[in-house]
Amino acid sequence: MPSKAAEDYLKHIFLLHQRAQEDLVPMGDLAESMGVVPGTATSMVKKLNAARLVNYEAYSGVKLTAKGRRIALQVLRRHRIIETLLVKTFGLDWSEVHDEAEQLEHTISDRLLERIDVFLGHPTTDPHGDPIPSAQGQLPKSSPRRLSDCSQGEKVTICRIVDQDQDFLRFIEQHGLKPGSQVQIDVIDEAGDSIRILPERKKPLIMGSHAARKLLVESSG
Amino acid sequence: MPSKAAEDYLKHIFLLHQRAQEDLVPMGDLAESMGVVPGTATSMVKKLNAARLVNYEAYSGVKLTAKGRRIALQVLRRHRIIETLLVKTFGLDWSEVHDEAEQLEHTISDRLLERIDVFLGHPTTDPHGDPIPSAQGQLPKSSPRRLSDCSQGEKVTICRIVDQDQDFLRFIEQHGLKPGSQVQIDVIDEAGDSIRILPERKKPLIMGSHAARKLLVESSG
DNA sequence: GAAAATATTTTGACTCGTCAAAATATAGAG
DNA sequence: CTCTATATTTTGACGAGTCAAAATATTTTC
Repeated sequence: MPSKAAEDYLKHIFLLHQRAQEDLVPMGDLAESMGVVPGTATSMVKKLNAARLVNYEAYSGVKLTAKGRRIALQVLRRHRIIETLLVKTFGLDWSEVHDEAEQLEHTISDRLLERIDVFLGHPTTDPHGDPIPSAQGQLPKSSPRRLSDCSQGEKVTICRIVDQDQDFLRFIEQHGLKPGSQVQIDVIDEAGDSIRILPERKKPLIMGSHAARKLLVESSG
Repeated sequence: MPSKAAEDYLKHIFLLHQRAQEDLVPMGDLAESMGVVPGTATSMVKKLNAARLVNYEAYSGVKLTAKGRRIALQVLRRHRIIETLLVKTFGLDWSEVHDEAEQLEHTISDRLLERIDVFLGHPTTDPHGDPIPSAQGQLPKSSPRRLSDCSQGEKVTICRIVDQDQDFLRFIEQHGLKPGSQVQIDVIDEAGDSIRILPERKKPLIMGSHAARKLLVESSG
């Protein structure tokens, strides 16, 4: 039974690995993601390594073992089901549920979680569009692209926001964007490092390419 | 901001005080209720005392300050609203939600709690029949008696089960009893220290007077 | 009212997760 | 290939909450 903190490290390692496509997650990235000082990450990872939840190579990085991955996916499942509950059932705003879910994901029992899952009708994605792993730890596959990789004129559907930063979420939301929103790529300004998009029935907006990397999209129709 | 543990101590002090009707709660009772060794309770209570959440007299006991009481009632509110949610909305059994709520009561934000309260339609009692303090910390008054204090032949309605012990709750439930159940006092056996009651449409059951003290009732009709 | 039983507090130690800062390893620039 | 910059690990410390066991206070019993 890993502690809450251990669960959290496993989850962060999983997500960083997924985002970066690198085999090993560097300690620095993990520490930053966890909001701790690097030394703290090292000492925790050494414990996880001793518990055979990760494979850790000093000075190169860390990756999950099969067992660690299983736990990470369970935590992710909790997190995303809880977020769905908070938004769908209790009407909280999808841009503000992350921190709450972060806490609850380590508190709710398996028994209750499955009841909530039933109550929600076995949702497959959370309010950010992120896929919910199954109870058996299967992660539905999808192949979205970054908004920043799209070409001018393309019409796409936003499917995920790959960032939990409050300010960014608020920015996105204030422009009426959410998973499912259709947008057209209006102008790509290479020199200005920005992209202009046209949401349906909303004002056009311009964002930097760095921000555009955080929006995952699929071709619409 | 008291820690989770501190909140828990305050809640236990409140409940013990309420049940025992004594001015001061003895350290031993508190330690037992919290499931810790007596020395642990002492050291925690000293911290609470320093934070002016309790008044602590060495070797005699502890009681809540106004501030401590306010927090205790908030925690109790959380606890009971959460229990109500788990039973009413997610269909968990009312005899098994206590431990889960015990965890969640320290995890859920005020914001979410109020949303849940609205979702549930501002309930005034939890599934055990315990009153839910208002958001302002007002505890609805009621004047129930103990089942053990009733007289033979009386017809009463169970309104509260004053005990969170798993086995006792299961025992009660297996006989089809819950808050709202009507029962008639069949036989009071002074010598045998037991009481025999007749639930509606159920088999009669016999319980010791000690158990009967844990059931609070009101005269029916 | 003294001795025995019980309750409470004190002391010292432990685990967990953390930080600050020193030590060390690796990567990059010239 | 060496020197500097950056990343990582080590070390020593801390606060929270706990326990075990010794010390002390209170209550009960005779």
